[in-house]
Amino acid sequence: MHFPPSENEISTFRTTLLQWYQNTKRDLPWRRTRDPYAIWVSEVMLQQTRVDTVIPYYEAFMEKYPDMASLARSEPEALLKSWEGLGYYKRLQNLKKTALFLTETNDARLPSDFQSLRELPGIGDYIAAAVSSIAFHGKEAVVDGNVKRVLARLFTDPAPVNISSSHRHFLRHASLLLDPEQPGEANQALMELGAMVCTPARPSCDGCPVSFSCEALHTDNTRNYPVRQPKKIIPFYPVACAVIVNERFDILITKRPETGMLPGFWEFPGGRCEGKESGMDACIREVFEETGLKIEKPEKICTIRHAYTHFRIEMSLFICRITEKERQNLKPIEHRWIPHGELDTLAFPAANRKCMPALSAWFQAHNASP
DNA sequence: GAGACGTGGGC
DNA sequence: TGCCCAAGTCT
Repeated sequence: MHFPPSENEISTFRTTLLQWYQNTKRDLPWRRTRDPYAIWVSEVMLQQTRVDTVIPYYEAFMEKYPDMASLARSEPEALLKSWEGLGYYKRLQNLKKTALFLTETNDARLPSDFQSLRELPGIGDYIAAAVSSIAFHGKEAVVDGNVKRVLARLFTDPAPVNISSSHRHFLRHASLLLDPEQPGEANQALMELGAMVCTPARPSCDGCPVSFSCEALHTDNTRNYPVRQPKKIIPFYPVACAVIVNERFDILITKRPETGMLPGFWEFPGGRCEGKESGMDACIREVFEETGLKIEKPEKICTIRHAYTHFRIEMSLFICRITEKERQNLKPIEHRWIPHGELDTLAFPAANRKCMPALSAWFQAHNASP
């Protein structure tokens, strides 16, 4: 399809895509409801997150927080635990913030129009368009990663899909193709096509319902679209953390601030190695800086690698015993001493979770009761 | 507008 | 193993 497509091309495309979607769409939990709240929750979870990852979180979340009011009165620790492992935790804070605001001001209901939705915390162009079109028949086109990839191939569009300045460009194209009679279905159809057929690597063009419209396929060019701007290399940091254990084999955990990365998570104290500092030295220094405790003879029990969005780490975990006397030096920080058997009841970052097997093994080897 | 912000699956 | 990436939003 060349841009701009003719009225005929648009009409045929809409009809064909919609029919394909109605016949082949996946049976996903959030497609079994018309509840705007449920659709909103699903869209927030689906940001930058795969459908297969989201499904179990969504099911459990809707069980525990079935409506706006239950979310608004949620306990912070339980709420965070329900999101543990999903990532991008600011979106959870915004979800609750919006639930509280709407409970106060709008009888715990989402507004139905794009503009009102767009002004709420955590709701950007994509979610405002998705919720308004799917739950309220609003006529705004969604533009997500799937849609940009499909459009880039349909029109052999050179606009890089991973830079913000391309967004308005793709939005114009998506709006042109959106079927105004069934905007919610049309939006989901285009995303479903991207997710199931027009995939990033090895798209299934043989099974594509709209291959007749695809300029990239016609020019044997699908592998060259979408165009992406090369991404920058991300830094690598060695990190050391400490599992500090008392005589009863309880573990000292500290809480991260509610702002910044991994807000509100529990963690094992520690931090980055400075310069050419060894893991053990960094462990001792970081623990002292964060907690005021002087630890001795930290024993390394595992090393794991983890990739965050904008840096990677290699984390070494050290175990060390601490005397009752030294424990008096603990700074007034938010902390807990917990039995190692209770680690699963609290929210920890994935990097810490990766160390849990080695930790369990250590406790078992030392005959510690859970 | 570029960078911050997580994670796990696929290849 | 390491890199790519997935239903984005905020600053």
